[in-house]
Amino acid sequence: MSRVLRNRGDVSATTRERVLQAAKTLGYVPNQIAGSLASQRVNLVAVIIPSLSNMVFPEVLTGINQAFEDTPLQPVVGVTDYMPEKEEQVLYEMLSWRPSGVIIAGLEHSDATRAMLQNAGIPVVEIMDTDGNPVDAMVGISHRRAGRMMAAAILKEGYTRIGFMGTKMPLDHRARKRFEGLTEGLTKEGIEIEARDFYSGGSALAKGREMTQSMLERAPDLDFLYYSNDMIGAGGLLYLLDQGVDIPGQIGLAGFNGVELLQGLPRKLATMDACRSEIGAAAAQIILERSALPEDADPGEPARITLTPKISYGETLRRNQRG
Amino acid sequence: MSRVLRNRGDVSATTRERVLQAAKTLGYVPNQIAGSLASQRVNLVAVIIPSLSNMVFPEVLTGINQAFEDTPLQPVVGVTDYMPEKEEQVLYEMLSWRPSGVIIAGLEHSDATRAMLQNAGIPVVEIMDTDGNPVDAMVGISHRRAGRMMAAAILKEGYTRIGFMGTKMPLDHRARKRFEGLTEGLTKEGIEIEARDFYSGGSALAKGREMTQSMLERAPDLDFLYYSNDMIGAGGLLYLLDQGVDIPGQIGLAGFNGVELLQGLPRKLATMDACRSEIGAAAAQIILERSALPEDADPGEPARITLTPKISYGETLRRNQRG
DNA sequence: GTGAAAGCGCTAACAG
DNA sequence: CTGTTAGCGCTTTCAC
Repeated sequence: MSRVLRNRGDVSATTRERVLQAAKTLGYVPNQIAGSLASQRVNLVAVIIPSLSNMVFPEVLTGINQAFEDTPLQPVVGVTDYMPEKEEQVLYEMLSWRPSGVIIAGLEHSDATRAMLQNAGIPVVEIMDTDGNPVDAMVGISHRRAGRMMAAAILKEGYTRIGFMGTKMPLDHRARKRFEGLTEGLTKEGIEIEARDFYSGGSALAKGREMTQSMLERAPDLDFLYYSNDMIGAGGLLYLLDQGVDIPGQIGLAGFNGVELLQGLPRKLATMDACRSEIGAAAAQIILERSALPEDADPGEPARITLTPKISYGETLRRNQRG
Repeated sequence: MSRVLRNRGDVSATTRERVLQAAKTLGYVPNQIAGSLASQRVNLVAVIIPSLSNMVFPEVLTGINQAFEDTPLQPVVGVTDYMPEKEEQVLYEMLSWRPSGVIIAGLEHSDATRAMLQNAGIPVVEIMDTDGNPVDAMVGISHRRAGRMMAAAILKEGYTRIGFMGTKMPLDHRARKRFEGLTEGLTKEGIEIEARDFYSGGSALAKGREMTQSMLERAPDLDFLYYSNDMIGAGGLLYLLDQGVDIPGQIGLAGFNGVELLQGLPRKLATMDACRSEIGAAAAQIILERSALPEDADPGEPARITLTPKISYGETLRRNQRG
C-alpha cells in the first residue's frame, strides 16, 4: 500500500511493519513514472548549460547539487554546446518530462526557447548573466559591469596600452559583454584597446602562451593584457615569466573567473570571481521556494539577484603600490 | 493522434499535416511520463560518477553525450562524492525512473548497490576501471597495470629513489590501484618507494608545490616523483623549475591523466592517458546496442573492454636519451 | 483505520 | 488507413 512507503496518511504501526517487510523482501523499487503521472508532480529540475569542458559550469552544477541535497528535487543536466538550436531541442525534451523548474544559463535564447520557457508554467531561473531581460527569475553577475570594473582598475594602476585576448565564440554572450564593458570603460577615459586576438580550440594554457607571444610581436608597446578567462591568462603569465618580463611593472595581466588553479601559479594572476557556486545555490534555492508554494499561490515578483564580482589583484595588476 | 507525432504506423499525408498543424498552434508538448508508463520504455540512461570537480568526469560525460547525440537516449547524471551510501541512494532514485541502462564509475560498490544493479534487468556498464568483477559490462583501463607500466618506465630510465604523492582518499579506488601497481612494479625489481605523501582539499596545483617542497626537504635524495594526478604534478613541476632543479636530469616527474592543460606548461609533464572520452563513448555504445536488441533476445556475453593507456614521456621522464 | 475504484496522458492492439 | 479502447503503476478520493 502506497500510504506506507510515502509514510503519509493514517496507517497503523502493524500494517506499516507488514508492508515494509514485504517491500524489502520483494526488492520493490517504486515506479516514479507511474507515481508522477498520477500525482502530476515531478521532482526533477532541468538544468541547461552550454558546456561541460569549461570548469565554470561543473562548478555551478556543484552549487546546485548541494542546494538540492536533502530535498526531493533532483537536477537533470542538458548541454547545448553554445548552440541555440540545440538549446531549443534540449529544453523541449526536458519539458516533456514536466520538470518542477528550469535553470538555464544566459539570457539570450531563440524565440521558440523563450516561448517554451514562458508557457511551461513552472519556475524558470536564468543564471550567470544579468545584462538583459529574464523570462522569470534571474541570478548572476553583470559581465558588462565586470568589464568596466576591470577597465577602471587597469587605468587606476597607470596602464594605458591595453591588449585583449579571448575565445572566438560569437555565441558566448558573457565573454562578449565583458569585452564590451572593458572597451566602454576604457573609452570613457579616452583610451582605446590597441590589440585584440581570438582563438578557438586547443589547450587554453598553450593558446595563452602562443597568443601572448604573437600579440607582443605585433604590438611590443603594450603594457597590459586582459584575458577573457584565467586559463589563457595563466598561459600568458607563464610565457612572460619565461621571457623574463617584469610583471606587473613592465606588463600587467588579468584574467577572469577566479579558478582555483591560480593559487598554484608562480605568480598569482589578477582575476575576478564569477561567483559560480553561489549562483548555482541561489538558483536552486529559488526553485525550491517556488515549488514549496501551493499550486495556486501568487509567486509574487520573480527574484532578480545580481551578485557583485570582486577583483582579486593577485600579483599581476598592482603597478603603483604592491600588496 | 500519437501516430503522427512519433511518425510511426500508417497515416495519410493529409491527416498528418492536419494533426501537425494543430499541435503547433496549440503549443503541444507530449508528456513523456504518460508515454513511458504506457510503453514501458524510457529513453533515459543513468550515469553515476563520483565527482564533477575533477575534469576527468566531465570529460567522460562529454564522450557519453556525443555518443548519444542523434539517438533517442539521454543521459541523466548523478554524483556520489565518492561515498558508497550516496551512490546507493542516487542509484535507487535513478532506478525508480526505470532508465534504459546504467553507466556507473568503478567496480567497488556496496552489496545493496550491486544487488540493485543485478536485479534492475537493464544493461549496466561499469566504467573507468577493469581491476575487478563487473556486474555486467565493463569499459576502462587497468589502473594497477598503469601503475606497473609507470614503474617499468621509471626504472628503465635509471631512476631509483622514488617518491609518491596523491590524494588522501581511501575511497578513490582507482588512485589506490595505481599506487599499488607502482609499488608492485618497483618491488619486483627490488626497489622500495622512499617517501609518500597524501593531501586533501585545496587547489591541486598549489598542493603539488607544497607537497613537493616538503617531501624534498624530508628526502632530498629522491630522483623521481610520481604524482597521482597531473594537476599536483604540474604544481610540483612549476615549483622545481622555480628552484632551478634540472629536470629530468636531477629529478624526473610524472603525473596521471593526460589533461589538456599540460600542453601549456613550460615543460611537458610525463603522464598517462586515462582514455576518458573513449571510455564514455564506448560505454554509451554498449547501452545503445543492448537497448536496440528485442526485449527477449539473448544479449550474449557482456562486453568487457580494457583500453590500454599509453605513456606520454613528455619532457620530464627521459633521463637516458632525450626525444 | 483500511480497502476499493477512478483516473493521470499516453501507447499498443484491434476493429472498422 | 483511421477511430476506439484497454491498460501502464501509481496517487487520490471516497466508501466502509
